[in-house]
Order: sequence, then C-alpha cells, then structure tokens
Amino acid sequence: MEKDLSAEERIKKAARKLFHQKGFAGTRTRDIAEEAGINLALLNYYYRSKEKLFEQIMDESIKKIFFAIQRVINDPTSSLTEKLDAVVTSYIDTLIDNPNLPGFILSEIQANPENFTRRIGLSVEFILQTALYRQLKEHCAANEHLRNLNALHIPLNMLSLVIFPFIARPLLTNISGMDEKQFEAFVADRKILIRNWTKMMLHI
Amino acid sequence: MEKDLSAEERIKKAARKLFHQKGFAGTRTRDIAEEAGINLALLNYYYRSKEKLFEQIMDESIKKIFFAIQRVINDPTSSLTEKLDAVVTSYIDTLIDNPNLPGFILSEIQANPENFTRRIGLSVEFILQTALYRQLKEHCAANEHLRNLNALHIPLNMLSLVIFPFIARPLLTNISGMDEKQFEAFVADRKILIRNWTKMMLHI
DNA sequence: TTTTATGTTAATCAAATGATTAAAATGGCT
DNA sequence: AGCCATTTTAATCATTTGATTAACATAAAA
Repeated sequence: MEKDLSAEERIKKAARKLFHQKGFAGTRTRDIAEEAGINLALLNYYYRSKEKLFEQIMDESIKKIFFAIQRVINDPTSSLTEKLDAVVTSYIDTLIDNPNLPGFILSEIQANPENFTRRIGLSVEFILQTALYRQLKEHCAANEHLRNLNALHIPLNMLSLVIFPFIARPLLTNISGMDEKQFEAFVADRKILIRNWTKMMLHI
Repeated sequence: MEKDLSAEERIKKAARKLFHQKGFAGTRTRDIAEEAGINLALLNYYYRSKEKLFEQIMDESIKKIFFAIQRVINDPTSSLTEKLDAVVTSYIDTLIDNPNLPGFILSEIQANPENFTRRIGLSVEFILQTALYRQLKEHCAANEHLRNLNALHIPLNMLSLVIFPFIARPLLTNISGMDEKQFEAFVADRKILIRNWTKMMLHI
C-alpha cells in the first residue's frame, strides 16, 4: 500500500495488477480495493464501474504492446536487418517490464473476440502497411527461395518467438528450474538469437 | 442440443466448449446447462460442483496437449529429424481439432500458477528426459556453432512457432482477412515450414 | 469561522450465481 | 399393473458481488 500515490492512482495500479493476472471475470472489485488499500466505494467514485475501469486498463495495455514498436517498424531510414533487430530488442524489453501483458491481452481476446476486433480493428491494419512489412515482402520477392513463402509467416514467427516464452513462463520456469533472474537472462539472450534465427529464415 | 448424447456427456461437452472459450471464472454454470440443453440441477447431480466439473475438463485438456506427442518424442528408433517432423505435424493436427486448447490452458496457468505447477508437476519433468531432448543436446554438443546454445531454446521455439498462431488466431485472422478454412491451410503449411526453420536453427 | 467542494467510509441493496431440496417423470423388473 | 432405482425438473436458498447511499472527514475558499 504505497502512500505516496493518490487513491485514484493506487486503484488503477492495483486493477492493472489483478486484471493482468486474473483477467476481467476472475477479478473482484473487492480484491482491487483491498490491493489498493482503499474502500470499495472509492473505486466506483473514481471509475464509475468495474467495466469502465477495465476499459481504461485494457486501452493502456493495448497501446503499450502495440505502439511500443510502431516507430521502429515505420522508420523509413533503417534497413530491414536493423529493423528486425530493433523490433525484437524493444519488444523483449517491454515484456520484461510487463511480463503478464501478452497473456492478459490474448486471454481477453479469446474470451471476447467480437469486442476485440472492434477495439483493435483500426490500429491493427497498420501492421501490413508498415515500412518493415513492405521491406519484408520486397525481400521475399527478390529471393528465389522465398518467392513462394507467405510473408506473413515471418512477422508471426518473430512475435511467436518473442511473446510465447512470456505466456508459457510458469511452465517454462517450472520445467527448467529457472528463477526470475535466470528467466530474464534467458529471454534477454533471445534478443540476439531471434534476430539470427529470423535472418536464417530470410536467407540473410 | 444433440439428442444422441446422454445428459452427462452433453454437460461435459458444453462445459468443455465454454471453459475453453471463457475460462473458469468467465463461465457460469447456467450457461453450461443452457448450452447442454439440460436443467441446471443436473450439472450438480452428475458432477457435484462447478469446480469438480472444471477439474475433469482441465485434466482431460492437459492430457490431450501434453500426451499427444509423448510417444513420438520417446521413440528410441527414430532419428532427430524424424522426431522434429513428427512432433510438429502431430501437434498442429491436434490443435487444428482443438484450437482453443492452448489459450485455455495458458490462461488458467496465468490465473492460477500455484495450482498448476502442482497439477502438471510430475508429468512435465519428462520433457527434459525424453529421447528427443537427449538427441537434441547431443546434437548441440557435437556442433561447434551450437555448443554455447542453451538447448532449451530449441523445443521452446518449436512450441512457440506451433502454438502461438492458435493463441493469436483472432488477431491473425482479423489482420490478414483469413477465414477459418484459410487459417487452417495457413497453419497446415507451417508443418513443413517449422520443420525446415528448426533444421536451420540446428544447422542440419 | 463558516461554507463549500472534494475525498472517504460503513452500511446496505439488488442482482447474479452456485448449490440444494423435494417432487415428479422415466424406464426397467417381477 | 405395481415397485424400485435412476434421471430430471421447478422452486428455493445462501452467498457472492457490483453498486449505491448517506453520513463523515478534510482541506481549501469566502
């Protein structure tokens, strides 16, 4: 219970933590209030309802995970290789700071797909129109080994390799016996590895 | 409402569908009853409680996703390459038939990690002791380019590349405009692709 | 100091939800 | 048919849970 934050901020912080962990349906407003160290009524005083509070958290979460890399992949000056490198690095850094973010967003998408295509909708088409994706398609078109490859596989692979370890973290650490520090080192190692694997896939 | 199944079976089928979609907390027993076309009380008559019913669904789900490949990866007669191929193929086939399975299991792990390490615990250590993993480590040890690579990255990559598209399916289909058939074809294509990418990573 | 706006709390409400009960229906068995 | 075990239902209960209310506290403004 951090006294240096305002009640409103403490509520949002607690809500983010619990929503990220347990999802919307699995989180009770009373738990948020307790985690924030405030009276339950204050939650409704500041945020009107559980839904409204959730919307705010979700919007901020989506922005964080989608827009973290937007500048990188739209930079017209950098090369394809430079972009691949920058994307992987900045994404992994974001996820190390917010390890539950991917699981949270993907769970809520699965529980409520309609809601989501609407919410993300516009801010998602941009992926196919980024400088990165254009460079990728050009590269595939120019390389005879890649000419029959659906270019979509490549960014999907990068996201898979970056994100999945965070989603499967409890399992992964349990299997391998890694602690939190070791896990962070393990995924940090993957910054370079994923860049190299991706270059292999692209025959670079 | 399939009349050819017993009430007990219809309940389990409905429960599986809803739990897989909405998770434990997001599913109401009344919804299960309605989906199954039976009276709510019947659910408790056959399964005692929502928790007990969930346990059954979860146990079966875990078995399905963990033991689908157990024979393949423990086969002492097949080569490493053959195993990689078989694992990817059988896993993707399983997931095409059960597209919500990974999202379901991973969501519940995230919401309730303690519960899970206990539940999976024993049946998970086996991964590090399989024939596949041994062959993998031997291969890495024998190859100078791979000697400094933590071998764990490789099976993790395979699982990432296989599973993640199913977890991100709503997003993926939304971005690319794929329909269900096209998505299935897309992930089916990945059977061969992932095998090849994995072989690249292993310098095979 | 009184007043007023803002922040906070305890108590309570109403709806949702998991579960139970007691009665009714169903189907085999003699 | 009559009897018995099993299955199914409607009605109800008890608890949980999101939300509201009315009172109280605090601090700034007049």
